[in-house]
Amino acid sequence: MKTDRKIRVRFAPSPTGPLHIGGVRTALFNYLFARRHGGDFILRIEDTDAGRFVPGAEAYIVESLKWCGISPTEGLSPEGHIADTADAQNPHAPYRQSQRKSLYRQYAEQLVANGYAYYAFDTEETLGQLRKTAEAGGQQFIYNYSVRGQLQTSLNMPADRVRQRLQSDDHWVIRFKMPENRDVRMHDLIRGAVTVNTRTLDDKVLWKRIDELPTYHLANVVDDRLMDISHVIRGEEWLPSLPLHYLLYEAFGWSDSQPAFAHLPLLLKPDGKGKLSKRDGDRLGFPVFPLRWVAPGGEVSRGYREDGYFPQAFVNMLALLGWNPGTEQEIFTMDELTACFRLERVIKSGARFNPEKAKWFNQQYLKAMPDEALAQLFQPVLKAKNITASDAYVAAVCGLVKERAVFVEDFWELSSYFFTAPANFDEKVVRKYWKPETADSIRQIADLISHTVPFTKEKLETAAHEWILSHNLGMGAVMNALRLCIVGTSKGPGLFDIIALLGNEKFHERTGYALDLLKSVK
RNA sequence: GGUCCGUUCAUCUAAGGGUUAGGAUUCAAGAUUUUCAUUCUUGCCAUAGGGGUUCGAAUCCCCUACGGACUACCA
Repeated sequence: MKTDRKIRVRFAPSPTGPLHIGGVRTALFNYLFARRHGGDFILRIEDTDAGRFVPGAEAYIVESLKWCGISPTEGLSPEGHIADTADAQNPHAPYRQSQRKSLYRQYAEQLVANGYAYYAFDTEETLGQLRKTAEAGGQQFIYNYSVRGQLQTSLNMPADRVRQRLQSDDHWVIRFKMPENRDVRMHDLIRGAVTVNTRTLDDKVLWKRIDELPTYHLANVVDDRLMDISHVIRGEEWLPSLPLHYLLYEAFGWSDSQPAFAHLPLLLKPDGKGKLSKRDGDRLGFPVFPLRWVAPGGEVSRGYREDGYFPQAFVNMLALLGWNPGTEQEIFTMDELTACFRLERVIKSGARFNPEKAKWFNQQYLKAMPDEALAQLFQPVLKAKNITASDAYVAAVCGLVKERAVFVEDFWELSSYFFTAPANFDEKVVRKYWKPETADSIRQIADLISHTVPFTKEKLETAAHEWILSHNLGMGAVMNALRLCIVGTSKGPGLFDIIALLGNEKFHERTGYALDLLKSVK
């Protein structure tokens, strides 16, 4: 392989449903690799299976990448749709394989002409039957050198008969003629040398007459060649078909420009066995999709975006699943990820997905976010509750409670008392801190606080502390009781932060109300 | 079943023949604080098993076990 080749990678999902987080990670690694090497990152839609096409899936893929900040350099029109007309930005359009349909047949037939592939006329019923009888006998049916001689193929038919069948029949396919016994030596950027003998491989279908569409293998190799892809970075599930792809490049005579391959480890279930699936999310209560997805049948799957994750946190979490920079840094911006991403540092083994760590990442990002930015996110929540407050006030509230939150959605529960006075008081706290003599102390200290000028945190704090000390009262007892009056419970930020922000008037109202309500408590 | 890939604390991972096997998450304890949280400190916890090679192995080789992927006219 030439070393001076321009780096060009592609993310090539199939629009058969919502992109799941494993797919997002594959896209991310491709994107990081391309950016790090100043290369191109191409988005290509592999919709060669008309039967599995799901409406909306393509738009979902595009929107997911956009949300994550993973932007293709090629394959999207300026309006953000899959590019279907060529221009300077998208010279290889269209990028949807269904629209490249007419391209593939000639390549498949070239292979037939050169003896690397052949026409097969077996019906699906025949094959199903063959498979069934083989399995009944405890054998695995495998369509390769061992059976192709007995089947209806162009390999064992006179040429004019083949021509006739090609004309009259519209159910034939073109199959790759897998060599009988050859060690295919391959190289994977993550796993190193891999060798497979072709004996165990089958004669894969490359092209189908019925819908005139290629299968994945042909379309993939042809398009990667036509789009001048330098590195194929994809999931580990593709490793078993790597020998076929090597052989295909060889058969086309393209070995010299064959891309390098890297197979990424899979994402596994948080518990139990197997790879991460949609069901795990439902069962364990976390999203497996970046965005909310409503299936055509109406079934709803939750998404990271709708669950309140920041895209940066989500991407950061994903990046560290199966890769690490070798340092102890864990929080990365996209630019930092780009700067230190190395394919060689991708882990070989599957990574169990940990929803707890995902939350931790979000918390880190939330804590680091400026109060003003958080206020902008919190304001809509307040508006929905018919609460009007200034940006400055909301920002101050966010600043006080953000260390306790994982999501913006947590803010209301943590800070409601900044906006509405507590109507009732936490009984456990009342029992613990409201003693017969408490009301008297509260009345006095509330009076002192109300008359403190200026009404700032520092001033209030020193005044209150001095008063408590000089009256020989327990700091905990008075403070917690006072907090109870203002907040309604015993949790929250520094009490004088709260009081100062609330202001004298509200402070006065709340202590008055509390003293009135709690006067009967003994 | 067959083929291929993999295996370090519960989880994500570091240590490319020489370290008391390091960090992070979770969990537990303590300190701080008026409370909760944060923060800080500490603790618990791992090289799957067995053989080699070597002065020396988590690291190289072999076997076993376990896990995963693939085994469609799906991708």
